[in-house]
Parts: sequence; structure tokens; C-alpha cells
Amino acid sequence: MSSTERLQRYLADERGGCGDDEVSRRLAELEEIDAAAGGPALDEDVGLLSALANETRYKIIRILHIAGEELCVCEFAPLLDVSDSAISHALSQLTDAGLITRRKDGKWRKYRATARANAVLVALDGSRKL
Amino acid sequence: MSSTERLQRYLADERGGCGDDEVSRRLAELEEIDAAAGGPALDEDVGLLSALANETRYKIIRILHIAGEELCVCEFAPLLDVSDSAISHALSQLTDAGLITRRKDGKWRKYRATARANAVLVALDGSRKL
DNA sequence: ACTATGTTTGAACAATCCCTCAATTGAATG
DNA sequence: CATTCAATTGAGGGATTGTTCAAACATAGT
Repeated sequence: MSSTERLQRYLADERGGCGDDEVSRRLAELEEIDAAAGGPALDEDVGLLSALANETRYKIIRILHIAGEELCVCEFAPLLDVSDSAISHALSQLTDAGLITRRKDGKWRKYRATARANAVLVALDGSRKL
Repeated sequence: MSSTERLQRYLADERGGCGDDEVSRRLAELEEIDAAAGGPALDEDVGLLSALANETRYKIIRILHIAGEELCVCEFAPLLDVSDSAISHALSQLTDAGLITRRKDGKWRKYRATARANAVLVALDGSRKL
């Protein structure tokens, strides 16, 4: 129980409760929050955020989001200052994360941002300060 | 102009335009998209996403989001299986990214998720498939 | 002042990431 | 079938990250 000793002192200090029932009640609340926070969505969300947390990949998503339609790799490659290989690696990661979908059209490959990708960008744009 | 040769072939192949005006028009569109995608928001967004793209830091934000109120470090530390030092490093990065705010209360430190943090989590929750 | 406790900071190191290069696949065309 | 071009894949290595440990700082109580 060493991990809760500090919490017990905190509850005694800052919240009225000095009794064991107050401590255990708050502990139960926190456990419940923890259970809700640690669901299966955690790994998927962290994977998605990791995929977006890179300038090259973020820029690809942003370009596809602004375009509002599917784009050929050859269309946005000139806008990124990395090799075609790096772009392909980036597209693979974005696909795995559920942020883009791929369509084959002859020898060209076209990519489109998913609704999930658009939702995250809209949230970022909508919460920007000033 | 070697970077646009492939694009020229693509436009000739897939879109009717074989003329230079068609190519330059599409190029202008893509340049405009690029300019919009590469604004000053890029670095800030990537920084924010990088801060969230880690299990420890994501879980802290998720806990604060669910709690809906400020929490003392000592309250959520027991829910994370890393050292206090790691938690403090995580809180520092989250603060720098604008995802949490800090308040001193005696010897305790209390943290709260920002509106921006909540907006991103809501977008993630709202776009989850089934 | 001294001590105890909560939190932060800096150094250090393993683990991971992100790029380039080289080779490969897949599709269209001569 | 050979060639050409678009895109992908895998290996390799330098850069970055995420954690722990030890030490320091800050606040409250004795």
C-alpha cells in the first residue's frame, strides 16, 4: 500500500476526509477513472497520434485534408522535401493508423484522408488559440 | 524541373490536359494547398501531437479529461506505472505543448486539461469506428 | 534551523524513430 | 519479352525519445 500513502496524506490535507471511508471512496473514484482511461482505445489512439506526430506525415494528412479529394502520390510528392521512399514509408504508417485509404489506378496510387483524420485536424484547427 | 516530370505525365495520363496551361494550373493549385498546409500551425500541431503520442502522457491527459477537474499529481500517479520522475517529465512536456495547466497549492501541484486537449480527445472519441 | 515530504531537474543509456540507399514489385507500352 | 516508370520494401545508421537514478528545489511542520 505504499503507493497510496501520499494520496492518504493529500486527502487528509486538502479534503476534509480523515477517515478510511473517505480515502477508499476517492480511491474507488480514481480506479474507475483509470479503468475508463485504459480501455482498448488507448493503444489505437496512441498509434494514430504517433502516426501524425511527424512533420512529413502530418503534412501529407494536411494536404489531403485541404485537397478534399483523393490525390496521386505524384501530386503531393513535389510538396514534400524527402525521398519517394520516405514518402512511401510515411503512407504505409498512415494507412496502418487508419488515417488514409489507398486506391490503385493503373500504375498510379491515389490516397484520401479518412473521416478520422479529418476529425482530428478539425479539432486542432477549432481549438487553436487566437 | 525534374520534380514535376512525373506530375506532367500523370496529368497527361489521367486528366485530359496535355497542354502546358493544364499542367501549370494544377501546379498552382497544389502550390496553394502546400502554402496552406505549411503555415506556422504545423510546428505547433506536430509538437502537440508528439506530446500526446506516448502512453504515459496520453493516459495523463485522458485521466484529467475524464476527471473533468484539476487533480493533484499524487492522485493520478498511482494509476501510472512509471516513476514520479517520469511523470514529472511527462507533465512538463504536456505543459509546454499547451495540453495542461499547472497550479501550485501549498506543497501540492494540481493539473488540469486545457480546452485544446479536451477538443482532441473528443475528436478521437467521436470518430472511433463502432 | 532542521527535517520530512512533494515535485522537479539533469545526466545517462537503451530503445525507438526517420531518413537514405539499393533492390524489388507491379503495371503499361513498345 | 524487354523496357520503362510508379511505388514499395528492407537494411542500415545517425538522431531522437523515454525511462530511471541521483541530486536538488520548494514548502510545511517541529
